Amino acid sequence: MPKVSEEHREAMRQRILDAALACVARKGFSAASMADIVAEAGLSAGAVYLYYKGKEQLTVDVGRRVLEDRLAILEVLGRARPVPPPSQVIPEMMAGLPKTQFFPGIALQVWGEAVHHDELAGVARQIIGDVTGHIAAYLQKWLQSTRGLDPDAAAAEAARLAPAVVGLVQGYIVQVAFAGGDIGERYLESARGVLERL
Amino acid sequence: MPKVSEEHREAMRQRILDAALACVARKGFSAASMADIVAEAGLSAGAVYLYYKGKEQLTVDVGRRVLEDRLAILEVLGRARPVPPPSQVIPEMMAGLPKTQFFPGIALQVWGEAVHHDELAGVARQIIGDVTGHIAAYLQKWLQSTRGLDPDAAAAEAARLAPAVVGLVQGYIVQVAFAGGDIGERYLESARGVLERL
DNA sequence: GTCTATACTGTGATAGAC
DNA sequence: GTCTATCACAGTATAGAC
Repeated sequence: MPKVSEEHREAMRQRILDAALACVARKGFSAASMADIVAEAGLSAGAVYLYYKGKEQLTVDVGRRVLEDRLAILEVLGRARPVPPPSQVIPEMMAGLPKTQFFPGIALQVWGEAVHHDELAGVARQIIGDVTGHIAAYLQKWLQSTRGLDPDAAAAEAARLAPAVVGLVQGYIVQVAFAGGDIGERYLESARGVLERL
Repeated sequence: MPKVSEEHREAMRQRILDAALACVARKGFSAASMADIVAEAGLSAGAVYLYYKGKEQLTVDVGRRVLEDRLAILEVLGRARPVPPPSQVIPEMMAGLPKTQFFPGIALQVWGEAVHHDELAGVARQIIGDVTGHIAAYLQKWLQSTRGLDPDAAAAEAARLAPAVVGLVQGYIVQVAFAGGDIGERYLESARGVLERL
């Protein structure tokens, strides 16, 4: 088994994917041409096709990566003891979002693309489900520790609240993408206001 | 002044815009070709250019219309007396959204397009601001009537809470677009859970 | 004055010759 | 691995039919 070749292959795919991500972030999915990507990657036209079958595959991988990156910030949840309240941990999580590459404009673009792209839509559905599940798990812990609910009751209440909490995060993404700048802090403060009553 | 011509002109623009909306909803902004739109409208290529200067102008108009349609549902707010609580009126408003044409997938696509389209981004910003303002005005009324806050205090609190409430609605749009079906009711119930503590 | 049919021009993705 | 030709198709303009 040709080891070098395999590593090289993976490295090249990464490099191409990075380039594609940058181009899409700058110009959008359809306006980003293979020529742009190729130039950004510092390769020549034909080379790309050795590693990616075509633009379609590249599109899906870019979308998948953007969406999956969102999962990374979920680590914040449930780390600290005692379990911190949602009004602290959720805004913290949102504040961490824009730090990741090219966020949040690109996430909106991926959503838009996914609407008419079945494979991406599947990925989006799955990620949203994952995020909701993680948030629900955190909420359950919090409800148990601060309200003394028994596990079942806490789980039920957590499952009820989780989708809206995720929605709050999605709203943040939308608003930051357009209003930018000062809205970020205003929104976080607003989210705190809503969450601290939970 | 040729009256017929003017009416005709407006009717044709509507017809073309409807066709474009349908095509965009089906295939997305970039995949919807002028040929598609022309066919959907039952016209021939050249005719369109008598009414729309080009695809760019059509794109902007489609986006503007989709986003402006969102304003219509704000009527629910402030209709009833006594002022109903957010946990009732906000979900009611969200439930009304999917009834409007092609919603919500197309809204997501417009957002995605607007990210790299300055004029559309401006429209999006403005609509979000409008919606936030209306929600804040409603919240102020509600806070005054149920908490006996003085107008200034109520206005401040309303302004603080409004962005997150709008975010809740945007989250609904995202989740319904992908998960579809049953998520709608679950989300509304979830939003009620969050809002009823306000 | 409106619309149809069709032709023009640029650009993009891709494949195949170096 | 690169460079360049090909081929399809998009947006647009125009020439004439009703």
